[in-house]
Order: sequence, then C-alpha cells, then structure tokens
Amino acid sequence: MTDFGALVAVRNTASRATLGSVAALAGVSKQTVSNVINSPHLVRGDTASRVNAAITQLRYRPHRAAAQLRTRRSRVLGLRIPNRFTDAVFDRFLHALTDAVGALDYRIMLYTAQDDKVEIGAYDELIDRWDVDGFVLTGTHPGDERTSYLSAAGVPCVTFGRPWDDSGHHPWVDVDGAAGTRAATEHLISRGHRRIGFLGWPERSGVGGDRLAGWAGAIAAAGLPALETSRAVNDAHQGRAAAAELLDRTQPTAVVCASDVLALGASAEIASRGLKVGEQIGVIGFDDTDVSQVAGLTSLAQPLVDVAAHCARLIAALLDAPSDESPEQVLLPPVLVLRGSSAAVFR
Amino acid sequence: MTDFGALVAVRNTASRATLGSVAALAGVSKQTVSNVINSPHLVRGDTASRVNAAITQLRYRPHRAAAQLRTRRSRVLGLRIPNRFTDAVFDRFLHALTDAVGALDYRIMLYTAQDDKVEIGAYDELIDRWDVDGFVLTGTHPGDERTSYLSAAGVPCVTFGRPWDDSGHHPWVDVDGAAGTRAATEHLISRGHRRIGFLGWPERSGVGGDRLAGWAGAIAAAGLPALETSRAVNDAHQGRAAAAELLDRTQPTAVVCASDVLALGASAEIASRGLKVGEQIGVIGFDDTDVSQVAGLTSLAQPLVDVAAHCARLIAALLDAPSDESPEQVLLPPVLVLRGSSAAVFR
DNA sequence: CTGTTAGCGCCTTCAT
DNA sequence: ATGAAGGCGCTAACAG
Repeated sequence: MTDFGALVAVRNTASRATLGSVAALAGVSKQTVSNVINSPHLVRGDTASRVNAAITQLRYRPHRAAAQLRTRRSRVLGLRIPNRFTDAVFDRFLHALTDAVGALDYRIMLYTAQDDKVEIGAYDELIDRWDVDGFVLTGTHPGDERTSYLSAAGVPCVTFGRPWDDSGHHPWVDVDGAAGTRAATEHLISRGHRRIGFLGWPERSGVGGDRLAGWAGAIAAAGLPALETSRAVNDAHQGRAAAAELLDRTQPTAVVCASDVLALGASAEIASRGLKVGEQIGVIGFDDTDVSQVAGLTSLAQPLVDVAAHCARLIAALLDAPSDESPEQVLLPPVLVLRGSSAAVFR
Repeated sequence: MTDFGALVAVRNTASRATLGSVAALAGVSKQTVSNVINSPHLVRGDTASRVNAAITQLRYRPHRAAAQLRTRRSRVLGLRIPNRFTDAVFDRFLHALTDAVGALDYRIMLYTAQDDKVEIGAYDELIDRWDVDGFVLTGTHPGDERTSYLSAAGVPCVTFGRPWDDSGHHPWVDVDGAAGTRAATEHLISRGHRRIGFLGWPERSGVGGDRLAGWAGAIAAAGLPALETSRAVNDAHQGRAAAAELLDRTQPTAVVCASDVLALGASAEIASRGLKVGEQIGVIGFDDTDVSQVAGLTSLAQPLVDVAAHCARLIAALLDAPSDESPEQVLLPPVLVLRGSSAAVFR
C-alpha cells in the first residue's frame, strides 16, 4: 500500500500533508480531494465538507511544484527590476503589483538585466527552467523588441507602458501623461497664469513626448502663447540650467515639468533669483515622488495601485484563456496633487 | 517504451528537451545525463563530452519543478517588499540582491505583508505551497519575532540588519551606522568644527540608536562639548522644526543627521535663516539617496552591493550545509560621500 | 563508471 | 459522484 505515509502524516505534524494523507483521513480517494479543491462542482456537499474538515485538520496545502509538473503552470510571473530606478515610481509599482498578483494567487519572481538584449537572452531560461508563466514588462520604449520575442515564444505578457510604435499585439496598461500635463496646465490657467512654459526631456517620442503633448494641447486650446520649451536629462542640475534658460528666453509665470527632479531643479533656479516658488512663479512636477513631497511641489500622481491591478487582471486572463481577440488596453489618468508650488492665484 | 517522446523532442524544437531526450541522443541513460549535470566527477570525460554535445544541441535545460519535487529544494528565496520604502535604500538593495543570488542560481520571490504578524502568518504558505527554500529578512528591530519563528520551523534565513536584542541565532549582515556617523563627525572635526549637533529619530534603540552612538563616541573621543540632540520622525517638515530647535538651543556649527530627509529639513531651516549650508553651517545626511544627490548633501553610502553579496553567500551556505556552528555575522562600514554641504573649512 | 528501478505530489483520463 | 491507473521530469538508491 503506497499511501502508508498518510498515516504518518496524520500524527506527525512536522511532515507535509499530501493529497493522499487528506484522502486517507477523509476516507475518500486522492482524486476526490483534488476535485474538492479544483472542481468543487463535481463533488457532493457532504463529501466535500468531510474532505474540507480533513484539509483544515491537517493544514493541507497543495504543493505547487507537483501541480506544476502536471499542469505546466507555475503561477509565477517574471519581472525585471531596472538597474536604476530612473522611473522613481517603480518601487511603489512593485509593491502594488506583488499585492495585486498575490490576490489572484500568482507570485512575482525577479530578474535583472543590463539592457533589453540581455533581458531577451534571459527569457529562455526563465521560461524553460524556472517555468515562468508570463511576464510583466515595464519601461516600454520605441523600438522595443521584447514583446514580439515573447509573442513569438508563445509566452503571455502585459506591459506597464504603451507600445510606442504599434508593433505590439499584447495587452497593456499605461498612465495618460498627456492628460496629466493637460490637467496641470489647465490648473495653472485657472489660477490666472497666461505664460506657461514646459521643461521636458530631450527625447521627443515615448513618455517625454506624451507629457509634452498634453501641455501643448492645453496651451493651444486656451489660445495662449506657445512658448518654446526647454529640455534636459532627468537631473536636478541640468534641470536647473535648462530652467534658467527657459526663464530668460520666455519669461513664463509658471512651468510645467516632465518630472519632479526637473521641477526641483527649476525651483532651485527660481529661488536663486530671489523669487518665491508658488508665489511669483508656479511649478508643477510629475510622479508625486518623495522629492516633491519634501519640496512642497504640486505634482501628478500615477495611480499605481490601479495600474498594478489591471496588469494582474490582464495577464491572469491571458493565462486562463489565451485568446486571439484584440488585447485590452487600459489608459489611466494621473491625479493632480496640489501643494504650495502652484498655490498662488496669479494676477 | 516510455521514452518515445525523446525522438519527437529531437526534431520538434517547440517541445521541451528532457533528460530522456538528451540521453537518447547521447546514447546513455537518463541517470548519466543527470550525473553530468549534478555530479560531473562521477562521469568519464568522453561520456561527459558526448552528453554535453547533446545538451547543447537540444538546448536542454533541467526543469526546476521536477528536480524540486525530488530534492525538496526550489532554489527560491522569499523576500518581503515593505509597504513604504522608509528605508529609502531598499530599492537598490533589491536590485543588488537579485543579482547576487542569481549568480548562485537562486531566485527572489516577493511577498507583501502589513506587519510582522501578517508576515509570520504568510510563512507557512510560502514554505509549504511555494516551497521557498529560505528567506532574506530586512528591517530587523528590537522585539523582532520573525527569525525565531523561522528557526523553529527549520527554515534558514539571513537578515539585512542585526538582531537588536540578541535573541537571534542566525547569520546577518548589517551596515555599521555608528562607524558612519563617527566618520562623519570626525570629518567635520577635521574641518575645524567644534560644536557639532546631532539630529536623530525618536527611537533610542536599533538603527537610530546606533547612528546616535557613533556621533556621541566621536564627540567624546575628541573632548568636544556634548550638545544635546534633537529628534524627529523621518519627515522633512518635522526635521526642519527639530533642526530649528537644535540650532536655537545649542548653536552648533555643524549637524550630523540620521537620514538624508532629516538633513534636507535641516538644510531648509538653515537656508531660511539666511545662512549657507556648507559654508556657515555644515550638514551631513545618511544613506546617499537621490535626495542628497539633488540637494548636494554630504552623506553616508551603504555598501549595498556588498551587503547583498554577503546575504546571498550566507543563505546559500546554510542551504548547502545546514550547520549548528555559530552563524557568521558581517558588519560593513558605510562610505562618506563628500558634497558641498560639508565643504567649508570652519574657522 | 553506468544503468535500472522507484517515487516525489499532483492531475488527466478513463472506468465504475 | 467517486475511484484507479498512469505519468509529468527528475534524482536517490542500488545493482552491475
């Protein structure tokens, strides 16, 4: 009798309860126990409750590795953790995502990679050896080849970030950067500002272009002067220099920035000119990081909990029922968080 | 013949290569292939190279779930991702740790928990169901019950952070906060400062107490006046208020702070008094976060790559050979990163 | 040094 | 509605 171990398990709490030990205790077959867990509709009520009692008593937990061997599903999702958190938002997303996938009984497994090429090279091992079910990709950018590789490999993925050159045929979730800078700009307009500048990143496509477009759209819609923009990489010093140039060239009364770091640089420049941020010159950042909280900057908060929940839902749906339908795409608006840097009513 | 599938695998690259398909191609048994991978010393050279050729040709990768079922080892380590990154340093640690354990062929699996109680409640499932081999714990604190729970469960762990009330009998890695604030204080002394204050956290034990002790020790060793300290929770506004109080009460010419956020608050207060940080009053922070980089604060950088490497090494050693010897404990000094806020030679 | 046998815990298939 | 048999891919134990 191969299930002799079951009797041991009943009394030896140190050893792991198995389907067999539960079955023995409940007086049913292993199969019935499995059905209670995975296909409850197949089991009569009284049998089920007997089995459930045994499960509780033995503190039985199905062992994923064994199930995985049969079903070829690990319920593990791969996530690359970026080298540098240029994102400034990744940490909060990571927490929200871990929670969100956990609620659907998935787990996040981390990996690192220097760049996309290395990441793509890492997929095969993650898939074959660690049996990752799918991937959550962040930091999409024009020319991104990761999704098409995974698609070719037949491994589901969802991206936090749009495919910037519609090559992708996968579900994605993103934050509407344009809507954010538009809201910021309209907020400043409602405060009476008429000369509103934009301090952005050098890149003209992707996230930076998106945030630029929202500002430009709001300015145009309000019939305000289209001041030229200024650009800098995401660094407070460079941001300050670019802000100086912007102030000199266009004399704005407010500046919408593509990031909190740039906004901080702009604030430093404004303060050094003896002007008060939020009183003489309005400043709005992006991402609502702790930098903005510390500096009292009005900023745009990405709804990361919602982003994570959608990511989890979409990848789980794909794993439950792979479909050829056009994948769902979710675009969420950021939330304007008001602080002192945009407080004053202008004029 | 059960290994018929092997022949399919040879030509069908879409299906996964298995031990059996490699064995068939190399003309040996499955066991020999397994030995080539796990116990190479048992296999003759020519056999091994034939097998390796087959492995390469088929792009064979051992399937972890199957090995796991046999060996009861998943090569997966659990890591809780904190609700709030109060740590400010956790993100970099996470990246370094993922790299470090990856080099030893381990993976990090994430989980979340509201507090320690919830975390402890989550261990059983992580261990039984997901078959996590061990844990890397962060954020140790006085009264921490997590390590003793895991110890009782027989699951190895290593902590980033000392056991603050020597209950623990586990390996740990930590950064020597006292050495850091001591170095900071000595640096200020060498710059000519004689009245050096300390701005810390309310907690008197654990990390905060450690950082306080380093400052106090350096002050005492130099025979300088032991100015009273000021305390605030880790928040720039509170830090600024506490700094104001400290400046008024003790008239320091420099302030060592328990964190960058507090240092930023102190800087704001100093600047608001028309004094220049780094010129009239020196300020030193802790953790070398982007806040300090942006604000030009001298700060203490934790050697996170080394911390992570030691954590990986220690937990891997424990898993390779559980030992009853006294566990290894590693204390690493932080590095003083000089910036403008401590630049001026005083007097 | 190499091969054979057996079974880790679970789920799919088929029989009852 | 329940049970029995078989096998997912791997490795421990033993035989040769």
